[in-house]
Amino acid sequence: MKQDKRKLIYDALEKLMLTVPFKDISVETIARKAGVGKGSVYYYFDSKDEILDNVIERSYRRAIREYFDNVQSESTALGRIKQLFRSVIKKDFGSSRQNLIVTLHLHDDLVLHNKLKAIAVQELSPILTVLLEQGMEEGSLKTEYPKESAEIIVTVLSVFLDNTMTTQEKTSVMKKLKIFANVLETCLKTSKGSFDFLFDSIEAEYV
Amino acid sequence: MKQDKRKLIYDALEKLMLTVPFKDISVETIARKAGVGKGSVYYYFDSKDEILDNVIERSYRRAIREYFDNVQSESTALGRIKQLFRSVIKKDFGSSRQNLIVTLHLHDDLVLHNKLKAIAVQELSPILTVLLEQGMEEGSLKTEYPKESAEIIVTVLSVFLDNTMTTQEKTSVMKKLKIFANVLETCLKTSKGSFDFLFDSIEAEYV
DNA sequence: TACATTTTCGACCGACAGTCAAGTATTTTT
DNA sequence: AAAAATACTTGACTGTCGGTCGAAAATGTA
Repeated sequence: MKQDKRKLIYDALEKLMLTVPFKDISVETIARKAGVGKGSVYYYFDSKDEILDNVIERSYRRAIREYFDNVQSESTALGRIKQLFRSVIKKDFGSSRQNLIVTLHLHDDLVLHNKLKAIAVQELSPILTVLLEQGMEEGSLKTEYPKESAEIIVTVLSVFLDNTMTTQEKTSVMKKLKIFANVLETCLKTSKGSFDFLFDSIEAEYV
Repeated sequence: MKQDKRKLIYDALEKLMLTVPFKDISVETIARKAGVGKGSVYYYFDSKDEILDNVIERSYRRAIREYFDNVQSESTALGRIKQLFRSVIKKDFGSSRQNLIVTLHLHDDLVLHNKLKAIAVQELSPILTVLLEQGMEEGSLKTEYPKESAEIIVTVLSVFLDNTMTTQEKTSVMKKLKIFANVLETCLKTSKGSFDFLFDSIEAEYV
């Protein structure tokens, strides 16, 4: 079946990316790892980038599934936002399957980071938009444009994860996260400390 | 003299980039335009990217010079921040020499955008840091960490300029700029409307 | 079996960043 | 002024890699 072969190929890329950055993996290598010829790769995908898209989209879909599996434990919008964030950055999911998103953000690879950001916005911001709207109904937060706010939040966090984490000193990173948590609070007019989970989680996982 | 030849080469690249995106310009082409052999390019630069760095750094230095030439007309920190921002995004400088920064942000080129962001942070955030500190002394704004705040502001604006402008609809862009101006106001605790110049300027120049 | 369609494959192509050896020009040394 | 050393110039060449292509094998269909 056509889907199976496609899966074979992006599974191979995913495995390779656990140890080698995308930019250093050739299509030839992906093909060999998948046990098919290079030509077949191009039979199932239009470009090398399209294979990567599949890997990243699946990672986000896994994180999102993890989120929906746990969301009922939180009833407030803020609690759910926290849950969503946790699902995205936690190191692994239940079955000890590691969360690629975290790993990939540590790679040194422009194309990859750009895709991570684009796909994060595409996959996460609709969910966050709904949560912001829920928060407005609850009265726990306020924003004029939930859709745009959600996109901004996801974009900025994504940029944070790649650019800031890898190259800068811990203290600077923590200061920036504090600023960002503060920005969210004041802008969404939530109660003080609502977004402290941001730097708590990141400190625990990364720093 | 060694500096002259280097200049010859990145001048050539700059001219080419007015019409062709960096990623579509080969080192061979740069060499031809500069009137030297390809080997010479690699005698004066270690890599193709290093030539680009020079072009972008010079663009920012020009914008910064423009800023310092005009800064005395504004005495308040907020006025100067506005001036700095204007200098960076204005379409051209006095002698009708166009501002490359604006042009380059419209290119569709990952590597280029990444460099623009990196060099913007490197060149602009020290200046903005000083202005934030001045604002704190004046009492016109408040921030716990001026250095980190400055970096965040420059980074976010830079991401805005590439990602948002090119791909999205006007209304969405304007909403995001409003949010961002609002974020700055609430976070720096400035008076209402202090950053309206952001979307005024951008609307005038781009949208 | 005969024919059509789908899938597989790796040799090949073109593009391009970067290297290198062999030269030429310029400066320094004697 | 000659010789030696150094600085600069060059384009053919290399290696790599994303993507193409056409021929063949596998599968489906009658």
